[in-house]
Amino acid sequence: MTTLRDVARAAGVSAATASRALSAPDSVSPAKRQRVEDAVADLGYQPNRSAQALASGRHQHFGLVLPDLANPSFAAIAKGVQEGARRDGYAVLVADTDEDPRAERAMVRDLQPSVEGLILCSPRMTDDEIRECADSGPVVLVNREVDELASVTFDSGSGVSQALRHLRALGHKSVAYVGGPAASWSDAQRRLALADASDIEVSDVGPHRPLYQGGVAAADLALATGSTAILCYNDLLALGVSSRLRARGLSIPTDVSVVGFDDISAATYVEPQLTTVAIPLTRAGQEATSLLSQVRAGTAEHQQLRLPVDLVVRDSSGPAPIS
Amino acid sequence: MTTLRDVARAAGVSAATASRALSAPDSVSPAKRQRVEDAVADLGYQPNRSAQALASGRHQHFGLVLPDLANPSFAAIAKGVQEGARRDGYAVLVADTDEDPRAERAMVRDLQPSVEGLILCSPRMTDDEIRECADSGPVVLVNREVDELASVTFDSGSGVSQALRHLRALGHKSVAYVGGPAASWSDAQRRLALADASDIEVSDVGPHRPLYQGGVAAADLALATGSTAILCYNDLLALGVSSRLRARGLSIPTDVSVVGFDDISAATYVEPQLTTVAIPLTRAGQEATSLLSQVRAGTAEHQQLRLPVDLVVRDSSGPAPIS
DNA sequence: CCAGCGCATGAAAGCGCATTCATTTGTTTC
DNA sequence: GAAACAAATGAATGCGCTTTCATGCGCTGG
Repeated sequence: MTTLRDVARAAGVSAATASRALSAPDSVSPAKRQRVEDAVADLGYQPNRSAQALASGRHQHFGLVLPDLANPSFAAIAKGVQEGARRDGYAVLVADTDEDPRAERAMVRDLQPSVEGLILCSPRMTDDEIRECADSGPVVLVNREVDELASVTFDSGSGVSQALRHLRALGHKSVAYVGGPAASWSDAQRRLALADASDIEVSDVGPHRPLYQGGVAAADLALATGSTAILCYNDLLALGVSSRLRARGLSIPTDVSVVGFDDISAATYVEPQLTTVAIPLTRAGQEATSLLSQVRAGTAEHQQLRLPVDLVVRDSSGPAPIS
Repeated sequence: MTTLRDVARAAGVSAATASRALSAPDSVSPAKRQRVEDAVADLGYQPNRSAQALASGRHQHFGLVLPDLANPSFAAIAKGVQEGARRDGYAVLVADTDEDPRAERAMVRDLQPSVEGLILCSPRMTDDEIRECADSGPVVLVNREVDELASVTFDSGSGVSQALRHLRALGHKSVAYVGGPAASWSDAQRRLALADASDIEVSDVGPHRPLYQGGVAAADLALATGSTAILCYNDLLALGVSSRLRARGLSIPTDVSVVGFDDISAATYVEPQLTTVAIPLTRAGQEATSLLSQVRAGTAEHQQLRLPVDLVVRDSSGPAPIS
């Protein structure tokens, strides 16, 4: 293993100069800088990250904690984080909690000492737990707001009202809401927005795992409310709902309209294609990394970014049936 | 920040003993071990990973390089790697190459110095490049074989022949193969197996990006071959093919049978549900981490694990149309 | 009863790098 | 032309930990 000393010796300079030539090129004379660069190339020198980290206190690692990598929504966010981090010269440590709040807390604890900052994606922890996490290192939240903490969220309120206005315009007078995980902040946000709805009756079908199977299970409950439209916490649920409804012989959107949230790619694979509130998942991941950099730098301590969302009308929503 | 010295002082022992109490408890007297543990708890001591890594040469990090996190097949593998690594006490650095072989090589180079081992998932690099990577650190391949290197793969041959036998039994005499990325090893494997098929005619529709849109594009080509069945490199392609075919007014499986590979969850979201060769993706991720541990330990230097696959018959395959 | 052994322990030596500090060299100003 | 200053450099220090190495201790066995 070749070390910086080897490089320095080969270049005929001190280790200090070699170090500077690599990390702050402008502070070294062009001639020596060149010699160092040549030596690096010759010897195939690779800096030892651990040593860099120890000496400088920076290891160029971000941590990302999310509930489920196999969930396309989170995968999209992870991809964005990935891209953003790479752009800023960071590597990303990923931890999948499997939707378990306890595992979440543990993983944060594990990860925190070995990263410069943490991105908590849709954390299921309590606000207090999250504040604890934020006390022991820079933290950015995605899809969750806790006061005083930096976060990237989506304008759920607007999403809900866009969806509702759309359904209302189609003549629907009642809508069932198929909720997501009980511990989900964004689910709470959506419920809040739903409570504001005045010109349409809303029935709540309760919390569900944000997965296809959850939707299959929720469909019958939603139908039993007598609503002519079903709004779902996310697309996976909406897909499950649609599927079950069709299996029961109903036609979508003729008998029932279904609207999802997220706009994952599977929303267009299915028949009928899903009307859904599109959420800039990947962008959120990117924004989260920039925010994290800023939080580390001390600027933008508790900036709360709220990204816009847009209803994408496809084939799963249509005029209310004439009753 | 509390250091090991602080702990040692609080416990009334030397730093060496404190270190041993934590990393090799059996080599320390029970009394002192207890004092150290108490001190750790009291002070909320968190070891500095960088320092541990530098001193010991082990940083407890694995690297995972894959083509696309947003692709559910890779996400499933990532999830498995995640689980396996966690079980072994490792954290995972994830890098998404966006299907770009050049980025892949660069990311490997970046990652390698800061991890104890690398898992290369479906690498698009050449064999020689992969061998280079393996020269500079422990490497395990997933979904790719390179001689002498440890790998976890799937029995594509069996998968293809199961699919073919199934189609043959349904009376199909010709099948079109919609291929995956040109640089994909598993695609090559499937082609090899297809070449062996004697009792059914195979037309090759060429390489495609392993995504839904690729399938949409490939559908017309596949249909033009006059085949009554279409076998796809993966489910995403199969989904795209189905969708396009149905849009063109064909009925699946009445007019054409479609079979995929992987068994991602979306395969069951769609109508008709996809017949596909199920591949133990998540398990492969887990196996890869254990293999990596073994490679590091020197045992199982170049073990090549080949996981079994199983045809899952659903609704997208049926009897050949009577012509 | 003492040589000899093993075990628990502490002192100390780095791991490879970044960074501070003092020094030298080259440049500017009056 | 000398004084004052800036830029470039190297020696040395230490980041927090693991790991030899040497020491002292309580044992066992002859």
